[in-house]
Amino acid sequence: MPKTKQFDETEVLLKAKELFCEKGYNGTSMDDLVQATGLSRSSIYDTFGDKHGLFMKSLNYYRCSQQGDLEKQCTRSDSPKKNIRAIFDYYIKDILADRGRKGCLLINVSLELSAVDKDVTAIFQSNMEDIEQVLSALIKEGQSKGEISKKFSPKALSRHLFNSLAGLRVTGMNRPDADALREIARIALSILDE
Amino acid sequence: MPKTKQFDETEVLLKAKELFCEKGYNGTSMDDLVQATGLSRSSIYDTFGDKHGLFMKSLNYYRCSQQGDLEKQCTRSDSPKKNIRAIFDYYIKDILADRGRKGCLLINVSLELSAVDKDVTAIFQSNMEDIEQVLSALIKEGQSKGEISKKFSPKALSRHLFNSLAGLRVTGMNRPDADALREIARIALSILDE
DNA sequence: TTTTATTTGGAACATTCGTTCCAATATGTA
DNA sequence: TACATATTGGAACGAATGTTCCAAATAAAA
Repeated sequence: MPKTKQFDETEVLLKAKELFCEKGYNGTSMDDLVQATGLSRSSIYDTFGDKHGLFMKSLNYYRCSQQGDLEKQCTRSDSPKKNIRAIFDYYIKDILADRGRKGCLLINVSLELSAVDKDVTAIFQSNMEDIEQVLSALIKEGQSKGEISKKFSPKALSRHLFNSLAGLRVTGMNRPDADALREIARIALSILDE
Repeated sequence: MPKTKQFDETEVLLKAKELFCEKGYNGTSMDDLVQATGLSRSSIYDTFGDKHGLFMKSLNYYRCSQQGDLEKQCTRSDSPKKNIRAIFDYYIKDILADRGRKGCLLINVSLELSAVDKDVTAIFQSNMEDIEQVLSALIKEGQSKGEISKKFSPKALSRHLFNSLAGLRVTGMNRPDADALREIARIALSILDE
């Protein structure tokens, strides 16, 4: 009996994510969102509740797709170390492809809002832990295979690698220089050798 | 003849910096600034032009004081390597002292505005270059003294270290765990050892 | 004390903000 | 085709935004 939704919710979340990424949460107006998504205020409010609801949903969507992309890099090779390198390559590729300098939504809004929005902080933290977990598993495997140095614990190394990835976002957004980013990654990863 | 200014411009810039840091550029209203600084709209507009003018001035002020703090750490010891460690210790202390999770104004607003405000990007870039320069000089000196490995160039190492510092801000704001941050620093700095 | 230049407080401005509301529209079923 | 139901577009809301303006207050110089 009912009229069905005329739009794809996922597409809307993607558009919203791009806007929030480019202009920040407070810099993005409901009018921007209406224009970019092409649908009306009513539809947005009816579907997502309010601006913050739409924001959180697009943030969660982004987080999941990022996590998916990450895990895809873990199966590229039998070598854990090569897979870690693949993760770094993927991130750098992503940063360099971002010509509009929009950056990573998770990092952007975590810095914009961490003092005032605990929901955002919580999502960032769990995302950070997930990534560190993935890295830690790869490191543990690499250490037992003997291709990664046992000088530091998997946990410590995974934290260092996540830290480097986060740094690359910040650095890369402000200086999108392929050679510089690759060299930073090479040095950060050289810890795994020996 | 004229009535003299009734307030200290530096104090106002400091207050403004704290607000912009906590709530971001777009999240900070002129009303917030009026309340926090205690002076009137007229005085602010007369002294700084407009919101963006006040913002840029407080950003520049912050950048200079940060640069000063950094250089102070470079003279603590005769050992370049120890001075680099001092820089990292200083940064981590700063991050842990930041209970309100306000973060670093330069990083925060560079991520919030880099897609829309080229002035901010320019300041961040020159700040990044300055810091890398300081680090590079210390590394070069350390290498010639034989206390820092020559495996990587000073430029590459300085970029890696800056990248780690930037990462620490992001990581530390979301997980202000002293042990975790210190261990990340220890690993990032272990590159300098043979 | 008087003069003079400047700052100051607060009212007022037009815009934009997020949100609400309702009539009109459009769809799947009977 | 006609009914029932959910979506849709757009007007409208009050509150908050950045900014302007001017009269009143103030401090240094005469």
